[in-house]
Amino acid sequence: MSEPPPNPGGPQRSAGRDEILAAATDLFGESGYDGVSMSAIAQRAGISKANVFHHFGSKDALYLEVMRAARAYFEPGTERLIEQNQDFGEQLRELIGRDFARMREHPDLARLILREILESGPSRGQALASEVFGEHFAELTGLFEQAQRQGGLARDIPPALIATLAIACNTMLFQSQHLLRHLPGVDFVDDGERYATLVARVLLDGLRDEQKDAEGESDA
Amino acid sequence: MSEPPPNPGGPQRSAGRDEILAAATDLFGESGYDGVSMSAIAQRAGISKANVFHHFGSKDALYLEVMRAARAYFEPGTERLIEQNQDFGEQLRELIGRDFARMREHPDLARLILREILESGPSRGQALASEVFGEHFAELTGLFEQAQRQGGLARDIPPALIATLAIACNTMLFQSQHLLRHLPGVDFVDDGERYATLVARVLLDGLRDEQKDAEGESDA
DNA sequence: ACACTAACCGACCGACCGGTCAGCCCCGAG
DNA sequence: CTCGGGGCTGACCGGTCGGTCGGTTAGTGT
Repeated sequence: MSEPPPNPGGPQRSAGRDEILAAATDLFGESGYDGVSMSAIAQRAGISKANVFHHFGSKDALYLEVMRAARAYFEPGTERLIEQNQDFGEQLRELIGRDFARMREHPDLARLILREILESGPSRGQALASEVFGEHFAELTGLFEQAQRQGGLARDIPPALIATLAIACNTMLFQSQHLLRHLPGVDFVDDGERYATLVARVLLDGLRDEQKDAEGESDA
Repeated sequence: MSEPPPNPGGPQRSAGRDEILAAATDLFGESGYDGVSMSAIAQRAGISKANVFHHFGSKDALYLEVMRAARAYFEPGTERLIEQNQDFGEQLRELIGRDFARMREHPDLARLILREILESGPSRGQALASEVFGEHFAELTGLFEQAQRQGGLARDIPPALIATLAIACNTMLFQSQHLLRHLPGVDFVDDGERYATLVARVLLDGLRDEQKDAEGESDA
């Protein structure tokens, strides 16, 4: 009952490692490790199941390879814009906007990593922290620490908490976008720009009404 | 949905049923839908697998029942404290603190729901929104809307976004606590009180340093 | 005593899982 | 030309999955 690969419109080139990797990334991202069979990956890649085992020794090895690629994609320098002397608020807004846009651009990879975080127990969490996310997180933390030292940022809030919150907002919005979209009053899911602006504004200046809570300063 | 097999139509309760439900809740919470077999549930409940199918027609039906129970647990009035005339900041702090504490108190239930959110596609998301989370979310949104109308809360931020952020911070921290714990500078994971206080403070007053506050930043 | 029924069980089924294996095809080296 | 080896395949394996089946036990109304 095996159908020959019709591959309509697709190039007839030889199916190789990369195609397997791409197919696996798609499927793992959609349905998670347990939700995807090696047969499904092979079928998506247009090759035989045995061939998948030929290139990657086992399902775990393939999954690990996919994760490595995903991590490599999300890792590269995110915070280059910090060096610039622009307003910190603008930096934060752009940082949030970029991160969110990247997630929406590669939803499979994002979900892959999110799932890994959710499903990781105490032991796995430590490995993830030190090997995958540590660098990125430290970079972010350092950024906020620097902003604190330069002034303009409240000093009694741990930089790590700021980084966590910034990531959390993006992650959560992306993660539950299909749910949020149908919730009453939610109209910011599809407008990344507006969302980033609002979140940055909340994080910077808080929710409190400035007009009422007059502490003796005037706004622009 | 039709139920051709011996239909447990009415609310028939038995010790067996409850034990199955408890076992299923534990296991599903730990390992997710695909990660748990009906045999495992039966074994945990101390009965035969066939008996599980006798009480719940299928694995999906059992999972759905577990989800219903989980939802019922997380739903009950969270925002009773709103009526009180205490400071809104204090209300927010307590709300965040309570929600987080409840998550840590029943991690399996929390992970169950979190996973459901993550794994839900566009179609499932709509069902979840309308049937499970809609009520709770609307309650939260209404709370913030009221606070806005009473003054003390910036009016140009959608209440739904505030609700999303409040939930997002808690959810994310809980979800990735095992990872965060090992990240540099993270010392607020295990101290729910301190965490809630800090987050409420950020949400209310923002990150900006009040002493400096002025928008004219100077390069050093 | 009987009939009826829900709760419960051991054994079993087909489907599918991850993984293996012997061998085919193709191509470059000798 | 032969030869060998890697990409690739269909057939197959043991095991587990969700789910079914025939039958037993316990309780209850008559």
